Amino acid sequence: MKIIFAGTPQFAVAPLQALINKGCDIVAVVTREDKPFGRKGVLTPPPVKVCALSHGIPVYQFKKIREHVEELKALGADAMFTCAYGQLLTREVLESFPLGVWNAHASLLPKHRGASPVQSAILAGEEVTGVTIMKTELALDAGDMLLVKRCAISQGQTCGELSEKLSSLAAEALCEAYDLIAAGDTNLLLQNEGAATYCTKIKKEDAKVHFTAPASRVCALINAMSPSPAAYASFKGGNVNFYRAYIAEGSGPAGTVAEVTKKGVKVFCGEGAVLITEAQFAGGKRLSAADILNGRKIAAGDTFE
RNA sequence: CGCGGGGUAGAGCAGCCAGGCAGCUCGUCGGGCUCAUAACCCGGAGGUCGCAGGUUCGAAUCCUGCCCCCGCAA
Repeated sequence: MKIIFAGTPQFAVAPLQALINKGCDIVAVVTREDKPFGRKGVLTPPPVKVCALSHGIPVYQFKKIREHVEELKALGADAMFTCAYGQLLTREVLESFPLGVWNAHASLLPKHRGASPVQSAILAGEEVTGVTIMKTELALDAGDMLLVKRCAISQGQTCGELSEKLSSLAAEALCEAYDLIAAGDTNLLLQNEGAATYCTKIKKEDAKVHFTAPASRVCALINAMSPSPAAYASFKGGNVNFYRAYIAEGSGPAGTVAEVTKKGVKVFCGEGAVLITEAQFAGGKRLSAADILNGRKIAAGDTFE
């Protein structure tokens, strides 16, 4: 079975690598265009492109994939596998492959359909999430499901860490899916439309911490936004980014620092408190709780807004 | 030339504005106390103050150029 792999960010690299290692016949990789990145605006290729090129696989970077249907068809693939590709597909694209288009989505569908499923699952306070392989339909992440792999979300686990885990799960899942599809053994399960939830792309503004919210919510926000775009709060005229938090005991005025120890910075919330264990000040590097304590960056009684 | 913060002992920082002995917390090493400890007490080691030049009797500090790191914005 010949396939095309479409994906863009780091999350899609492990899946691509796994399919390559498995010996799948990948005739082409489709990914987004290089984008300027960082302070200097250096044009940077997507991680998937780098991986594909290092294995000598032809790479296509369509500005709009729907305008390149003929090129896709000409590649002669039986199916297309997508994983965090970043563009919506049209009917013409879906109909370009005899065995269809299959997507790996980082949630337990029908929950958390959309652009930021991993963040969304942590934000929602889920204890379990996973990866779903589904046949792509025109509606967003609504296709019938081929297989699911689950994974627990632990206390204090950040989006970055969870993404890594889900990325390797997606790799396993796509490999299994490859075999099933090649064998024509595709028993699909319909999604329960009534239970569907959606998430949108995350903006920096969404990552602002409001300590007046309950501790569980503050904690989920901090971990969900870590490492990017990073939850933040205003502090002494500047902003501070937070990268990891746990629920803590205690109550007091929301936004006020209860204590600073080598274990973390304890901040009161609207309800309960959170223990923040990693933070970064504007212009500085990311610091552990012990370093924050040593440098006396934050003291008991300080307030965040 | 998008805006801004920063580079001082292994780590995190203060000192710079207003030039005059290199300082704080942690770690580390040695000793002591303790049933015991991430606790406490005593002592020690560890610095081209990012690089280069300039001003000065004297520069971490003031001036000029360069390198590197980071936050925001894209």
